[in-house]
Amino acid sequence: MGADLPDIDLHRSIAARLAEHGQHYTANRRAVVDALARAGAPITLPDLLAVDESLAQSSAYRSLSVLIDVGVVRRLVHVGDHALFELAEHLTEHHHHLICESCGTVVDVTLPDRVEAAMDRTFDEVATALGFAPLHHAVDIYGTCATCTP
Amino acid sequence: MGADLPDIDLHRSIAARLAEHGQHYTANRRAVVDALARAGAPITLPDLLAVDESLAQSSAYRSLSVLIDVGVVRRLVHVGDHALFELAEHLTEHHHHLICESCGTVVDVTLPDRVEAAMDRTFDEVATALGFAPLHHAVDIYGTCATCTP
DNA sequence: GTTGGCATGAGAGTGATTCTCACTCTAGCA
DNA sequence: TGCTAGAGTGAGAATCACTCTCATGCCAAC
Repeated sequence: MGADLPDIDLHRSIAARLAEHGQHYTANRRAVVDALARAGAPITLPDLLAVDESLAQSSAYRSLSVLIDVGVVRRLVHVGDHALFELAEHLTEHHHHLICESCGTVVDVTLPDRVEAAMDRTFDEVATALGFAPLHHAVDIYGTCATCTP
Repeated sequence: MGADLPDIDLHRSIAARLAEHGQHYTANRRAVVDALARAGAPITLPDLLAVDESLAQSSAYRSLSVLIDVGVVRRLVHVGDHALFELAEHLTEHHHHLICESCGTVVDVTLPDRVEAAMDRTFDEVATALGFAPLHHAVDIYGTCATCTP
């Protein structure tokens, strides 16, 4: 995914979201979004800078933090010393992560609706029983990817 | 949990695990394990040092890294600037995490066996389809805890 | 063209974590 | 008991991902 997305809609939707929060969709923020969309999977900040060499580190971090604040980007902190960044789910689709314990690669994966619904019901029950108001969930499946399996 | 555990077994099991890897179960490592067991939930390093004030920061970090290497301790990096540490599942029981997005509190939660089995089956299918050999999974349920809900 | 306000980016600063190194402890041996 | 080798310890220095600062750039509205 990523390259095949209706990019116009993507950018329009993000611009609207930023506007709601009194923020502008500047060239720098757009470049960050473009890089994330082009990657099509969670990537680190060094990777992001490699995808678009015109980005400055400090500005990339700042743009990401603005985009995270308005809910356009999600920050993952599973593994390794760098955080991973990806576009938020409302811009892509609800998905989870397959993480290679050997090389750290992260791949998106979607589960059948039936399973998601069942999980949601269960999570609601157990969370409520413990006094939590559940909002969303994340599933990480750890294993070994194809290239790391001998 | 924690205080009610059969501590003797816990320590014997950890000593054995360390021995397998050519490591000793030293007083410092035991103190770290004790602090984690006493906490009964994932805690940060500063919390660990607060639980047992005789621990030195650098030694605590090193002991944790040894314990993580041999699979006795697990490191979580959900939220905030400090990592969270907890005893590995084979010493406690298979569980997941309920995370308060407001205050960062993390609480253990177990799911019904039926649900775990169903998830395992699904995860196996989708992971295998993408060339992954799945080993284990983690579910994080994000929401608001009782004290943060108005 | 000027003014005000936000965005940018280079570099300094911050802080969690890791590394270094001198010291201590322990096991094994005679 | 004394000796030695090796591993463990802890105080402080070093590292490095990330954030903050501040001088400059850009743009919209008069």
